[in-house]
Amino acid sequence: MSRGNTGVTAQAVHAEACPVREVLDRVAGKWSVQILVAAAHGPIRFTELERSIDGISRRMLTLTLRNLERDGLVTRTVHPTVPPKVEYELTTVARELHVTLLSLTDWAERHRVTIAESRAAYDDRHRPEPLDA
Amino acid sequence: MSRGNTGVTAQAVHAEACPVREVLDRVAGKWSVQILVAAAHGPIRFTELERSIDGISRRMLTLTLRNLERDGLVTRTVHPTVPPKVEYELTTVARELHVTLLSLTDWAERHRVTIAESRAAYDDRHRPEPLDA
DNA sequence: CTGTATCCCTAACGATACTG
DNA sequence: CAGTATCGTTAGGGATACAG
Repeated sequence: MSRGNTGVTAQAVHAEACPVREVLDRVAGKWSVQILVAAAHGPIRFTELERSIDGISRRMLTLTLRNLERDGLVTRTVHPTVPPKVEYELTTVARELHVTLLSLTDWAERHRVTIAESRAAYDDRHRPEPLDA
Repeated sequence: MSRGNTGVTAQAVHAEACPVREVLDRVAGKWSVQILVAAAHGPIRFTELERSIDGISRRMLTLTLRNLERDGLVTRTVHPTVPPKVEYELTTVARELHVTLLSLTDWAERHRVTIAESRAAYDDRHRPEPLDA
């Protein structure tokens, strides 16, 4: 995701100094978590992922999988058959993360309504213009 | 972050259908987690945050704080003094998240080396060009 | 001290057509 | 089936100057 740099960027330097961000870059991205969750139940094929993750494009599925593979979070196994069959599976490292991810989504479930209300209230307070005329 | 839409976007529709992404949007962003962590020990002032979070710009600190406030994850208290004093504090909802966040950063700490190696190995395997001549 | 307002750049993403 | 390649859009973010 950050190849092709001409030199050492401020980002890179900072990443070195900041483990916190380093993690999140791995789990952030629009689709990583959903892929991790979808693959949690065992080996899963490319098309199965594509179908089970609603709204993802082929391109993003590929890109995200490549990044996860690069970070050692998923393995990619190509079966030399015809038609081709490729299976993705979580590594043990990723499976450890999975527990935390569940904790995250659980937190979300529990508070999503509250947060939604908070948002609505905030947006209400900060409306377009007072305009009392 | 997504105001000013002219209509119901695909994103919005999807967010409604997908709680998973909904959470992460709240915690993603480049600085949210670091702010949440920095504010975990009690009320903290704007400038203190700015100093404790290395590399953050004033703009992003403000923006991220506003979003966290909007979602009800931090409270903003203005003390009408001169010079002004503003304190940010985590809400109970956010404090629950904090535990999970620690779990995340802990995971990162434990695997950061492995992941870094995985990356290096991957990049090595997928070098510029074989070019055996 | 605690922010806004601008400008600008880049990475991330989406759509779609093509391929081994 | 499992991807690339290409093109276009936009949202996130950095730098900096200004303001209550």
